[in-house]
Parts: sequence; structure tokens; C-alpha cells
Amino acid sequence: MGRAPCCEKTGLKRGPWTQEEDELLVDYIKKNGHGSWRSLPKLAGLLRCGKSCRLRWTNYLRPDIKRGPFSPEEEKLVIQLHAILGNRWAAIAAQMPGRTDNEIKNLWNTHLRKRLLSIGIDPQTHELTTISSPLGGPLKRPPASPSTRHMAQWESARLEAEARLSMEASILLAPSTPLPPNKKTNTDYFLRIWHSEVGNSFRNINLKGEKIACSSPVSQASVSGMTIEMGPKPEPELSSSNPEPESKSIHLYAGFTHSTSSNEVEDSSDTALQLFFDFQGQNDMSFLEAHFD
DNA sequence: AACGCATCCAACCGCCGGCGT
DNA sequence: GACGCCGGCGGTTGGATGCGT
Repeated sequence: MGRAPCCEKTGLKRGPWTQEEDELLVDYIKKNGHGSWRSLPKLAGLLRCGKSCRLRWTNYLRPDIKRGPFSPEEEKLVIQLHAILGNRWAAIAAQMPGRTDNEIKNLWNTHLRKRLLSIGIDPQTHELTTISSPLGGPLKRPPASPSTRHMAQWESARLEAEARLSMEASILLAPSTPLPPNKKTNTDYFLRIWHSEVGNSFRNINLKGEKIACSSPVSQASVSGMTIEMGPKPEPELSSSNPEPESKSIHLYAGFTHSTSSNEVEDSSDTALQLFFDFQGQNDMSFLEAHFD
């Protein structure tokens, strides 16, 4: 037996919304909140499926939606977030206030994907597919290591958890939409895991699966006035010896090895690492500043 | 002006996970 | 544990629009 449709298909209007329908939906939600989407159309006097109403509201009518074209900064942010989160448009949208997942998805599929392809970057892996060598032949870039992918997964989960946390905080602060007292989300679990021994183990394991020696040197790089510090997490007394202002520094400790002899970062082709070096301006870092303190 | 093709994007579809019973 | 309901998500579609010939 198949699953019942989300709503009665017969007699319901489909296709583009009229201004009159929009007004009905906005008026109803402003007065009553959306409540149950399933019952909303009938209560609001709309001949639409509840799902259609929810989509129209979340993707178009919500008052906090920033309409208009994406700025170059926003496009860059989408690319950077996509490198971390993949096709998780809702998670990406959570990092970009005023933009919907549908908008970002459309932007990606119509503009950014093609743009990356045109410059030889695989839009799924964010790695160079083929680049020209100085001798004229094509060069193939090695794929990111499993460890870095693992790191990206952890970071992805953490970003999402913190996005949810901030969203919940804003909901709690809004008197009109209080959070039910018994409402519990995955946020606590994500953050707990990240700060637990499991998270610590992950952070302390290098790319070869070995523990990083704490005496390993720390590498620093500056990008547009930002200090990016890479390497094993220093002991508290060591970190205090470098009084870099918190707002101006980023620390990358997770699963990272450093090579002093060649002055090259091991596994430098890794997508996640490349991502951090690709930042061009401090404004672009703003979304990460809170996460990498 | 007419036609064909390409592009854009709002809307739809199907699946999945959370939750209550 | 099984089941159904519901909301959310990502992939896809198709009508509208723009552009070149």
C-alpha cells in the first residue's frame, strides 16, 4: 500500500501564486502564525496544498528574505560553504541570513557550478580537474585525503549545530514564538560530541592516524591581516605566549600535520585547507571567526 | 517580425527523519 | 516495534524570459 498523498490533489490550485493568494497567506500567518501547514489552506481560505503554502512562505513571502541578486561576496561565501557542506542547501542557507535554500540551490545550479567548471574546478569536490602544466600537458590533481573529508564532515556537523543553536537562541529571545519547554534538538548532542573525548581524539589524530606530538612547530600565515595558525593544539601556556588578538586569528588544529623540512604543508591539496587559504578578504572570514575561536 | 535555443527560477515531487500513538 | 502524520530537504521540472539569427 502506497503512502497517502500529502493533500487532496483534486480541486486544489497549482502553479504560480497570484497576488491575492499571497496576501491571503501573509495576512493569515501574520495574524495566526502558520500553525499546522496541513490545515492552514482551509483556514486561510486558500485552494492550495499545505505544502505549497509552506514553500511559498519560506521561499518567497517570509518578511526576512533578502531579495535581489547575490553580491560577489555572497557568491564567494556560497562556494566556500559548499566546499564544506556539499549540497546541503538548508545548512548553507542557515549561514546566510535572508537567503533561502531554494535561492542558493538555483544560484549554484545556474551560475556557480558552471563558473567553477569553466575554470577547471570540479563543483562537487572543489578540486582542480585538469590544469595546464608549464610544459603544456594536463596535470591531474590528487583527491583530498579521507582524513580531510572526515574533518570536513565534523566541521559540517559543527557548523550546522551552531547555526541551529543560534537560531534557537533567536527563537527563545522572540516573545511571540516561544520554544516549547520540552523541545530538545540534536544541537546539544552535536556540541557534546564535538567537545567530548571522541572529538578530542579526532582533533588529535593526524592524517596518518598517529597522535601529533605537541612539540611540533606551529605554522602561521597571514591573509588580509588575519593570522591563520596551523598545527597541533598548543598547551595553554604556549598559546598565551603569542598574544594575537582573538578577533584577528584563526586556529586550525584538527587532523593536521606540518612539515618543517620542505616548508610545505603535508597533503596540501586537501580541499578543506585550500578553502581556508582561498579567502581574499577579512569580510569573507566573518562567518568563520565565530567558529574557529 | 518570427523562430529557435539558452537561461532563469518559482514551484513541484518524492524521500526521509522526527514525533506521537 | 509498527504505523501514520507532518515538516523539511534536495532534486527536478516547466513556464517565462532573454538573446541571437
